[in-house]
Amino acid sequence: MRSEASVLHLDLDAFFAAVEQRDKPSLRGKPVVVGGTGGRGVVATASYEARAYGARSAMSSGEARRRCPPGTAFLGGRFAAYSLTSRVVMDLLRELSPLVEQVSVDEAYVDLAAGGHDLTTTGLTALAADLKARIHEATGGVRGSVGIASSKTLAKIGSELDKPDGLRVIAAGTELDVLHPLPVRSLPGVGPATGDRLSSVGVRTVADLHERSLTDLVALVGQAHGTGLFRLARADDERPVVPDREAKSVSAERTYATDLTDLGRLESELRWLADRVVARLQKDGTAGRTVTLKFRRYDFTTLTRSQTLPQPVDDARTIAEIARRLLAGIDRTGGVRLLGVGVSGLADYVQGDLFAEDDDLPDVDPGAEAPAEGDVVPDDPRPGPTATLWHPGQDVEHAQMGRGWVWGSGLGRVTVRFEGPRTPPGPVRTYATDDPDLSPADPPDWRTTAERLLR
DNA sequence: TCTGGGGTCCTAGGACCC
DNA sequence: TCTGGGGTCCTAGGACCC
Repeated sequence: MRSEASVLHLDLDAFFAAVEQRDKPSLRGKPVVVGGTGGRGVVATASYEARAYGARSAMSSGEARRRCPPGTAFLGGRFAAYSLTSRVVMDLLRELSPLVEQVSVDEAYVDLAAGGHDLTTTGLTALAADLKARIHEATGGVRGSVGIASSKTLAKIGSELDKPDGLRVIAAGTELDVLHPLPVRSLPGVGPATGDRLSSVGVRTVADLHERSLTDLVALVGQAHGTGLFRLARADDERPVVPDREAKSVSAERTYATDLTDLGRLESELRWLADRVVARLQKDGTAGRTVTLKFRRYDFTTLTRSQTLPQPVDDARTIAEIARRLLAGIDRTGGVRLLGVGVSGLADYVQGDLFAEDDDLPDVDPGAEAPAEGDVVPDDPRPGPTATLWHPGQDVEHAQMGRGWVWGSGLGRVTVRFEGPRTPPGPVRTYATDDPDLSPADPPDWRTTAERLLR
């Protein structure tokens, strides 16, 4: 908690619906619901007109349809438009300070202390009012709510208090006056489960929370959450505004209109999901070591299975293959409602190998034992490649070619990692040697494929 | 018409190493 | 031999947020 109110939180009001109403004047003043429109759709954003009828985020679209009157617009969403509008707003925030932390398309924190502003309540109120007006102007009609306080949590709570089109400055020293009357459920991080636990011991407001000991809270909700709540009740929050947070995982998932049972179909869905993950991985120039399969049954029970590889991967074929193997270990009786594929442990390769001398590197052992199908060959001690081998009984071969190391099995697939002894390891990529785009060789020859890849 | 899709962080248990 | 304790990594699941 700072001695001045210098953290700003901005939350755009009913953002997706507001963009739709901006672009389609006929929707202005009318209930608009943006979200999944199919049988298993869910509401992403409801305009305030639709909220008046009880439509809410995360509600099933069917329920929203039942609640809203005829004439309500149900829209699927135009994410490119939202993203463009979001960028306009974020640029305005960066005019206030270099320290802008974007939390989502419609939400951000700004560290005003880094911007040289008048931090009196009068000055901050004027700043916020001006910001809101500029956002409305620059976006062509989208409005936002602003909270300014001495910490992120208080600023976020402040932006909620007067929504929509809100403006609240919580002066330093008055935090507890604002906080204590609020229901605990309004604290960020207190959801249904924590809310129920707190309620079961009579804690309903932040003032109630304030009376509990640290020991009690930790016993109730665990170490991290308990200490977090204890501090929150005292407005104790020192988290800095952090611009440019690196992503820690990338995933894609899909819920099917009807449950899937056919294994071939499931496998082709996994490839489609892996392609989507890889497109984003490659756009960000990153790769990850852990591949996770998410699996939701017909009855909504949800499982995850993951595998961590010795090296980062960013190639769709490899990721889909791992996901397929993970899927094979799951009982699919009754049908599959959702599949997801994710990659985490992004780009955290070991830097220690980077400066190894070539002469220190051991020789490749050409007589290596042939691994079983599906084995992942463990790290070579040199800053070299890792090979995933897909066919049993083949001799392992490996060679240094051009600027990368390649290992391969005699048939089927070749796995390559692009790097030199002093180049950071690139992602592992697996290619089919019988892919006509990659190798005209017949019979399939991984060396030929590898040479083409490394050229 | 029950329950999307993209994330983050935490917990707990087991393996493994020292 | 019955016996630890700490640290790290991995896996699975859950809570929460927008």
